[in-house]
Amino acid sequence: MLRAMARVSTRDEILRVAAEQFAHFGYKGTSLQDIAAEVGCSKATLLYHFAGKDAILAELTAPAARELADLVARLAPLDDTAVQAAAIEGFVDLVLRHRREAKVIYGGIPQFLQEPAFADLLPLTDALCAAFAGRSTEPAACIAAEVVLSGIVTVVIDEEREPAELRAALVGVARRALLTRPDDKD
Amino acid sequence: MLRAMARVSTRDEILRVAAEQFAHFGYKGTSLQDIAAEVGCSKATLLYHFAGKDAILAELTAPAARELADLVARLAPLDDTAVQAAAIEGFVDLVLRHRREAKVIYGGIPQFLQEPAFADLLPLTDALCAAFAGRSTEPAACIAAEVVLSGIVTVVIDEEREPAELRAALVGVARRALLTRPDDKD
DNA sequence: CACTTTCCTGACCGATCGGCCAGTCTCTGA
DNA sequence: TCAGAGACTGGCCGATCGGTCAGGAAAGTG
Repeated sequence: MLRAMARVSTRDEILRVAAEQFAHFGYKGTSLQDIAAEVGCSKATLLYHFAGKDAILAELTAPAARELADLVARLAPLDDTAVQAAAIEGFVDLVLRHRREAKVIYGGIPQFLQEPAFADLLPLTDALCAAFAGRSTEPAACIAAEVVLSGIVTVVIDEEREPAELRAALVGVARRALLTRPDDKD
Repeated sequence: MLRAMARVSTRDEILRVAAEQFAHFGYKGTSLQDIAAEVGCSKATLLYHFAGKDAILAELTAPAARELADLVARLAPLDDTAVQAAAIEGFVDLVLRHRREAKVIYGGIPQFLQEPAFADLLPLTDALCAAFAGRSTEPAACIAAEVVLSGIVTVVIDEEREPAELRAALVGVARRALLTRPDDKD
């Protein structure tokens, strides 16, 4: 589709298109032929630049996964009251920065867990979920955290509103949903 | 896996197993062989009972889709203030009744939309989303509704807590998240 | 000019996909 | 007893999957 205009490399184009397709149709639902057709190159070209389909996925999700690990690490030293607000804003920003990748990662977790490349992703989302819950172990708080976490990721992919508005709305709904003390004020 | 014990018919077993697999690995990620192996029958048996893989999916999701249509119809005559609470409780109950099917339907919407069997599903979820938002057209309210809607469906599939506790937690987080007036009290 | 490297491709491979069909069971009613 | 119906299966089909390979076009480099 896109002629190589000497600006964007074919490799980057493959990653961009693959992110779109994976987010839209799922990892299994996207074939190498589909990606190649959209990029405008041969299927063999994909496998020249990448070791395989899973390598595309791995390289695609690496930056977002790294930022997620950074966020979780940054959240760790905070106390139980401050961690929730920091987690919300940090995660919303992270997801807005990597809309497609987030959808791919979160939507495919049950299947990707078996692969060692994504084995370290589950404890990260667990830690983030705990931060959302304010480190509470109450079932209600945990469930609320899971709802917000998955809801944000699922919604953000096909929202075409401007990021600022989207960010404000997401942070708002997350704050409200995770409010365990009814007497807190903004 | 399950010998036909004259109690459950092979046909029902196929539907049950297919629901599990589709919810876990996705529609594309589940092959007829996978389902047949788990059921303990031949792949040809699946195609004896059903016209094709898509027919299994259609029959699988039909009851939940019908109940969703019923819920939306029941919500229609309510006024803007009552519709939100009714939508929350009605949808949580619906999803708890059809955990796997809900995940299959909601998770596969972008891909299923092209098929006519699921074409009438999008307006239903849109209507439900509007009900969640209290029929408000404000972006923040719409986004919050989407987050709650998708979050509930995504979470409920792999939660093994007892339904009563889960229901209370889900209704609670939904109420909080969709609260547009900050001075409302429970 | 020749030589190397980079980028890319068509042709091909084995495996698996969804689906089809002829035929084999078992059970039932006349 | 036997004909028919329902349930089920092995074997096969064409298409598509992810992946391999030998080689060509283009661009430096000496």
